Amino acid sequence: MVQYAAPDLDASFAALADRTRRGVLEQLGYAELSITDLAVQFQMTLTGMRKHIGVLEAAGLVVTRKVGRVRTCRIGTERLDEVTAWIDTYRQRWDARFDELDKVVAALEQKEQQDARTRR
Amino acid sequence: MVQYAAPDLDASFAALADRTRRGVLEQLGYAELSITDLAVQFQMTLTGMRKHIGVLEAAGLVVTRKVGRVRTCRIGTERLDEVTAWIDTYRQRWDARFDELDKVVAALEQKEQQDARTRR
DNA sequence: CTACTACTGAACCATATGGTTCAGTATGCC
DNA sequence: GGCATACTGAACCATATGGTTCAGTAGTAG
Repeated sequence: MVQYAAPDLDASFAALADRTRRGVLEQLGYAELSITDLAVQFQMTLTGMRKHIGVLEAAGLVVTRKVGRVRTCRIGTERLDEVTAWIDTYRQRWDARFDELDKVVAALEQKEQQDARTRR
Repeated sequence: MVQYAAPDLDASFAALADRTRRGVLEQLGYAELSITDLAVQFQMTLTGMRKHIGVLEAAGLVVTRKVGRVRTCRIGTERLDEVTAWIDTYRQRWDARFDELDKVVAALEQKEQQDARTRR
C-alpha cells in the first residue's frame, strides 16, 4: 500500500513503454518462445531481441530458462498486478477527490443562495 | 480492442515510468497546483518541472490551463483507463492460456494412465 | 514606471535506450 | 571430429531523457 519504495514500478512501466516489448508479451500469451523465434517474428537481430527480453526479465514481466542452447521465454504476470494496483490506488483517490469537489461546488452554491437571502 | 494502433500507450507508459512524474500525479490528486508549487515540492527548477508536466500533458495524463502568468495543472484520468484496459486485455488472455495449459497437463496425465493400462 | 513573480525557450550536459555488427562460446547432430 | 545452430558479450552509434543554467517575455502590484 505504501508506494514510497517502488523501484520496480519504474522498470515495469519503462518495460511496457516499448511497442516491441508489448508485442513480445502479446506473443508470449499464445506460446512460450525462444529468443530466435521472437527475433525472427519482430525482424530483429538475436542480440537486439535478447536486450528486450533482458529488460522484460529485469522488470519481472518475463521469466526465462535455458535448456541446452535455447533460452525459452514465458510471461510472469505478478508485476502487472503491481502496476494495475498502483493505478487503481490513485484512480480511487482521484475519483474521491472529484466527488469532494462536486460537494464543495454544491456547498458553495448553497452558501451563495443563503448570502443572497441575508443580503435581501 | 485492436491494439495495433496504440501510439498513446508508448507515451502513457513512458510518462508513468518516472518516479517524479508519478509523484506529481499523486500530488495533483489532492489539489490543482501551479508549475512553481510542484517545482518547490520536488526541489527542482521551474524549467525541469515544466518538462515533466509537458511529458504528462503529451501523454494525456495531465491537463493545464494558463490564467494570467500562472499555469495550473490538474489530472486527466482517461488515459489511465486505456493503460489499465491494455493490461486487463492481455492478462485475461494470459489467464485463459494458463487454464488451457492446466487442461493439457491434465489430459496428458490421463493419457499417461491409459497408456500404462494398455501396456499391461 | 519599477520591481518582482511566473513562466518560456535555447543551449548544454551526462546518461540511458534501442538498435547494430562482429567475434566468441557452447550445444546438437552426422 | 566437424559443422551448423543458439546464444552471449563487447563495442559502437544515433537519438531520447532528465536535468541544469541563462536570458528572455509577460503579468501583477505599488
